[in-house]
Amino acid sequence: MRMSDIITKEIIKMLNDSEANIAEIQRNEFANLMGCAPSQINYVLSSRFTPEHGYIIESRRGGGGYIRIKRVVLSHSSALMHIINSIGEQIDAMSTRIVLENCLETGLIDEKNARLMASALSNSAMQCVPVILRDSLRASLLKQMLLSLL
Amino acid sequence: MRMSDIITKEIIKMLNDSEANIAEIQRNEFANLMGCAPSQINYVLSSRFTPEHGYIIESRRGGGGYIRIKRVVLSHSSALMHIINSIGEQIDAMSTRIVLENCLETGLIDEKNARLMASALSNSAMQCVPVILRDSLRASLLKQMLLSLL
DNA sequence: TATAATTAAAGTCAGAGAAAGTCAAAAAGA
DNA sequence: TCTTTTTGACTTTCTCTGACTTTAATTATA
Repeated sequence: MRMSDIITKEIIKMLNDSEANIAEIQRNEFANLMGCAPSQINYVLSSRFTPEHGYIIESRRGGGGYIRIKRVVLSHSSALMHIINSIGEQIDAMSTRIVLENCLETGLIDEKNARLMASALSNSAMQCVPVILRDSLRASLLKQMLLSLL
Repeated sequence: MRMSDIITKEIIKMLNDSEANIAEIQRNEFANLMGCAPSQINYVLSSRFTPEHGYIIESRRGGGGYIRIKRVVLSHSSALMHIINSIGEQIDAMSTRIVLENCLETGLIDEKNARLMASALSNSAMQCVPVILRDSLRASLLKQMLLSLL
């Protein structure tokens, strides 16, 4: 079995053992335990514990630093995933509004969140970005934000 | 736990115990109590009790000297406006994290919103935008989103 | 009393050390 | 071949300390 897979399994075991679906490690110590280079931990995290996979990573450098891996628990998420998957590489302002209204109606987000997201997705917030990039950016932002709700 | 975090907690405890949101210490005595070098107190104050974090520091040297830490309590919207105004034309990912953490600590946003905003402000959500534009975009998005909370 | 010396604080800063992040190149698999 | 994995050298961020500086109060002295 590959090192990456061993590390992945170990992290998932830690997550399963945790009440709160959180695994906290110290990179060097953990790498040592696993018998690999510290940077391989980064590789595993960035290839298998991404937001798309349903994980959130937090970390801190310096003395007493750490890496925290959170597993997102899916609940009303299949509807969200459906919406996320239906968003392509680009989306215009009009369609964005429809998506948000839809999420609002189905109770996936509340009004406050809708307003927050709409403000980030507005053309006025993207004024510094060339027009030609905006629909791609909007799609990316919208998907990332919806993912964070999972 | 890091020494800095222990000291931070102790100061916050003193602030909470105080009616007037003021904690007054004598540096050497306090450092001795905490078991650290006196200059570490300065480090903690300058890294975690800055005006950006919502604190004001006063001090006096010489015999009978002291350090006074005041916690500033602002109304919701004026605190938000203050933060929005403090954000320039550009902001990097690191400073963004501090702003969000600060908003979270002071109860201006909840964890869900913080995650939502963080996901939109992450470099990964901006991958389609040239690196050189990202800090401007981030500043613009952050300000728009905070404005939507007013 | 006015000034000088002493003592008692807090402030500054650079450097060492601890930890995570990045990236390109080599190695291994498919 | 082409993609994924693995590594290690280098970078960045954060923490902690100690030597030195500055300021204020107190005490001694002219």
